[in-house]
Amino acid sequence: MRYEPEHKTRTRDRIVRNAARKLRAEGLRGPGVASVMKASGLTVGGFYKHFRSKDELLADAIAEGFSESGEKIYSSLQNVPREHRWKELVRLYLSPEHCDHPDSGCPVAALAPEMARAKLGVRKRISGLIKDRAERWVEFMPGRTATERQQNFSVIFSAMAGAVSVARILTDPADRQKVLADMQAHLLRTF
Amino acid sequence: MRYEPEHKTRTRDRIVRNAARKLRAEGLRGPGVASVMKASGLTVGGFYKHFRSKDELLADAIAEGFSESGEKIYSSLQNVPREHRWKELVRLYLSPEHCDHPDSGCPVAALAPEMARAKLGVRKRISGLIKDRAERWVEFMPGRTATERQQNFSVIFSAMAGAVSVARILTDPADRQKVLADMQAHLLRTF
DNA sequence: TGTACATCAGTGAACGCGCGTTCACTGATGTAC
DNA sequence: TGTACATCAGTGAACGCGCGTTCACTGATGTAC
Repeated sequence: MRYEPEHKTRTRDRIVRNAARKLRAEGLRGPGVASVMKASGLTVGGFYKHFRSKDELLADAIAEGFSESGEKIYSSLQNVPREHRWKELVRLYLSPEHCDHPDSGCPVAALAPEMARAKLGVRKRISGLIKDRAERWVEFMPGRTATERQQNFSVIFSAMAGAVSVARILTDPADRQKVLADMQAHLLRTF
Repeated sequence: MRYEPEHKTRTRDRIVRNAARKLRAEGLRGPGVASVMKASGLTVGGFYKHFRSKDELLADAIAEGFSESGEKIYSSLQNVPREHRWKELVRLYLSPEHCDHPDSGCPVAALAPEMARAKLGVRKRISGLIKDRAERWVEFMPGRTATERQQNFSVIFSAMAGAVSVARILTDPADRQKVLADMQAHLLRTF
């Protein structure tokens, strides 16, 4: 079988997208190469035609997770007036929907401590992705100066990631909800 | 060899303490049974004389992590006047020392997303531990009413855990420091 | 008092299993002559 | 136009390895008679 010129790229993208979901659902050490390939309708053997190592997939899949979840939120904010965008961002990030679906949500909320333990190369790339996210979102953060907006992004982003991470541990749905609601109320009140 | 009556309990405790450290350093899936036993000066085979399964060790080690790190912070607050304790707590939790030493720090900051993915039994136990921690610390949280102090604990705790988790990902020490400092300034200012 | 046996924390080899990675192969299509 | 060969995404079996768990054994001490 010979394929169209873009065939290989599309297959690779499909593998990366499946890995991005599985990683956030099952953790950085969760899905094996075989399971990702199977989810993509392929068999293990073909993996190394697309990636040099599992680490290469990991890094690409994390990047994909950032861009997917970022795009999703970003597009939801398009209809919101600029000065209210950060509030809508807070509501979306701290929603029960986000909390209940880690596999399509923020990679930091789903993987932060595992990212911190990743190999230096992977970690450096993730650091870059977080900085990109910061640069992209500062513009509609609250604050009078650029420095203030940048600080507020740092605070709001890590506070939200923490709240979602903690909420996801709790087994009682009412407790989960409360952690999210308390953080939302706090952020909307203090900025 | 026959041992004193408390010998077995002491050995078990030693294994749990070593696991508690290794877990926070390497993740819930990090250290194997053999490595924990070796760190305790024992060999693999003896493990099941102390634990029914690795999950039992996991649950006990996480509980140990909570009590160790809780005790450490709690004792540091004894000399601080009651109304300033929450501020000192914030400074300690968001210190570079805590950020740089996950293995002796807060289990939530070190393991939150992995805890969320643990088996239901383990997760339930962790939920209980988080609630215990909340009950123990509300008393010196800021706030006029008990409800307010309880909400403030929820916000402050998850915000701090998020900041430390995010900071630990970043490779540039200056960036790490900034995330911690920004969160500290925010919390001390707004409560 | 002396001997035979029970106890039990700890040993170390072995088990089946899933992992990341390698490799000889397939088979449909493009290219050379 | 027809034949021989090259290409290359994908296959599936095999590799060595570390994992959690099991098990027959050890050996110092306590107990029974």
